[in-house]
Amino acid sequence: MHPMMPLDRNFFARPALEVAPDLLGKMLIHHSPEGMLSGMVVETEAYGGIGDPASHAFRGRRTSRNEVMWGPAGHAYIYPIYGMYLCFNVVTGDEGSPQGVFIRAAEPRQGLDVMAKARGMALNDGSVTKLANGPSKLCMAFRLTREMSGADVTGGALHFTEGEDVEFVTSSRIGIDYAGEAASWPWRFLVKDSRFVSRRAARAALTSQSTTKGA
DNA sequence: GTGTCGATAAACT
DNA sequence: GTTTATCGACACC
Repeated sequence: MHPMMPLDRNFFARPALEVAPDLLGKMLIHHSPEGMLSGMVVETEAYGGIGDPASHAFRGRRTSRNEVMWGPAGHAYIYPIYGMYLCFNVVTGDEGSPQGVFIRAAEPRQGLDVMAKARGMALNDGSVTKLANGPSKLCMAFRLTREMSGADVTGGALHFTEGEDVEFVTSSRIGIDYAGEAASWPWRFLVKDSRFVSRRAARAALTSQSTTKGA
């Protein structure tokens, strides 16, 4: 595939546990009204559908909020949380199998000035690592809105492209203590030694194992 | 560097 | 009425 072509639906139409690590090192691109924004994905989590207690679709739950997860892969699932923040996921798996990959952090590459403004931060050497080092920070920096939930991410203004080969580590998922044993499953993936991962992720990664991703 | 805590409202039961 | 796939401020080390 040409490096500038958006990752296609076949890329996303696989189990979330395969797509989540494969998205590490890929470029997230948003041609926003304020200009082109891009960054390299450095932290993801897999949400495995009806058998995953941490998933919104656990035991087949199907609501207006998570409806997009039940549709075809390669669409955005964006929803508000804690009354103030947004979470950005990409639907994976076959249609009717509500899986997804949660995008938790990115290394900003283009449009840093727009991102800093959107985050209410001054742009300097010290702030770049903080622009998108968390799920909701990433949504703010990349100018994602809840109206974009359901959007096709295989060809529109918001999409992914090929990026870099990276080494990654795994650890448990964050913020899902309600999910019991599943909270300890190693379904979070982080680019090894990245300074752009979320703070909580960096800590948990210390106890995880390193894996080399093939080219 | 670490840990605790409150904000805040949509979506859920 | 309760929960929540978070963040930033603050205290403390």
